[in-house]
Amino acid sequence: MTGKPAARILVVDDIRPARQLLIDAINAVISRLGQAEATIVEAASFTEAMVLIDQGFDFAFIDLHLPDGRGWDIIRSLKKYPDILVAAVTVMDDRPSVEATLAAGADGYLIKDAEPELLHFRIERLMAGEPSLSPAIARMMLERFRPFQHPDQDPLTDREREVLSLVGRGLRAREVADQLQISSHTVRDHLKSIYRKLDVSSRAEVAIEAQKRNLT
Amino acid sequence: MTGKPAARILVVDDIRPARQLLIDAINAVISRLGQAEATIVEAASFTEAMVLIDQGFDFAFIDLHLPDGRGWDIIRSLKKYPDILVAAVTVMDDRPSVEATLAAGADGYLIKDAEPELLHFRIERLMAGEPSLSPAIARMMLERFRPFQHPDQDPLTDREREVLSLVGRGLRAREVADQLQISSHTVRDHLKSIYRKLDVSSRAEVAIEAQKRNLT
DNA sequence: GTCCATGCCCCTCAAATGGGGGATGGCGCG
DNA sequence: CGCGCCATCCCCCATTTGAGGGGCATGGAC
Repeated sequence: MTGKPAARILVVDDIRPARQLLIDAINAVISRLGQAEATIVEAASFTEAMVLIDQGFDFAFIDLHLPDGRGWDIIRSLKKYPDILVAAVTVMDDRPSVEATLAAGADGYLIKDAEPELLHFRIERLMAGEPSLSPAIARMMLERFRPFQHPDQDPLTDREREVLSLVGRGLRAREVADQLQISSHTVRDHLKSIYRKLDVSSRAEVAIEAQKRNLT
Repeated sequence: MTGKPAARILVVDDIRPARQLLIDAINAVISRLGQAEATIVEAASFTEAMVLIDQGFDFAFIDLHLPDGRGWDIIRSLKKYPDILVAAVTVMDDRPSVEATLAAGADGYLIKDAEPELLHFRIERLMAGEPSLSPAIARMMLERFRPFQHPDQDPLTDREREVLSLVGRGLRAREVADQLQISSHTVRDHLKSIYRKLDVSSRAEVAIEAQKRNLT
């Protein structure tokens, strides 16, 4: 049965067997979903991929580690078409790689798992139109939403955190003072402690720290 | 077969049928996973839930909209035990609710779907130990990682964006001037334009805007 | 051509800020 | 009981910043 028109799918990986593995997985998912035949286009390098950008793909699976370029640059280029769903496929799970990839607009981040079933599952979710992150990556994302919390090692006092939060919203000393019902001198004293403890020396840097700690 | 020891599960919802629906769904998942019997504890209000916090639960499903309190405060309290997995269960999908819930430490955000299968599925993922977000919520999260991009409607000039980026890193006027090889006066002129266009009036606010735009 | 936005430069002035100092109470801990 | 930490308040001073003013060259839009 043909549920949908044939999908155009781009697969980028410089390692031939890895590429084949991905393609097999995609085909398995397609047959499981009972979709029409899909057109799978392969690219074995960054440059090969970049010339294919404008071919009107519906899905793309991009290996991040390519010898001649960075996978997330491909993702960014592909995502100028908003309707395409793009997933990174990689062994890398370090935070910088993940953040760069998601910033590039990826809809999925698939860890190359030992068990193909897990990969199949994630591919299936993506092709069903859902964002699809491997659990470890999803956990990493969730952390970004949680307020910074290492009370054990956080040198700031409660009051200082309070001040940090307000200054981090863009309030000036006077306004913070009004908000907390204390003197503006005191606010600036707390600020001084914060500067010293966080090793910064300007409002802008404080605002950045506040963001990092999700003290919005 | 008993895969694991009996799990302790907390279910909070003020509407009786909704609670029952959730419990049925959880039971369905448990039997599907072939786990041991689970102990499900119900709470019909915020206050009821709060007295149960320390009972050593393994999972919790919390309705966000309670007459006598906010669900995410329950979540925050529960998450002082790091091993518990907590999901919000709600019809609300507005950004503030989502952000507050994730900031409180939720591991899941389940939209009360019309189709029970979808809810079952999300519950199953959570009980398998994975973060579990309804697709619409996951999409919302992903957006937060993408750089601000409305170049068409972004009033800032290239130069201003450049200045915004550097000031957003915490540099002061003089340092930005050195970096860009222009006068510090000029930097402050650009800053003035930025203030006007973005409707802000301090370094801290500029830093915040820079973060929003991911001009890191 | 005029007009206007942009990028660049300069000046001034009041307010805010960053970096010192010192001082008072309260609170916990050895 | 001191001692340290915290929170609060105060003063001083150099620098930075926010907010005005004015000018000039360029390059595209009209």
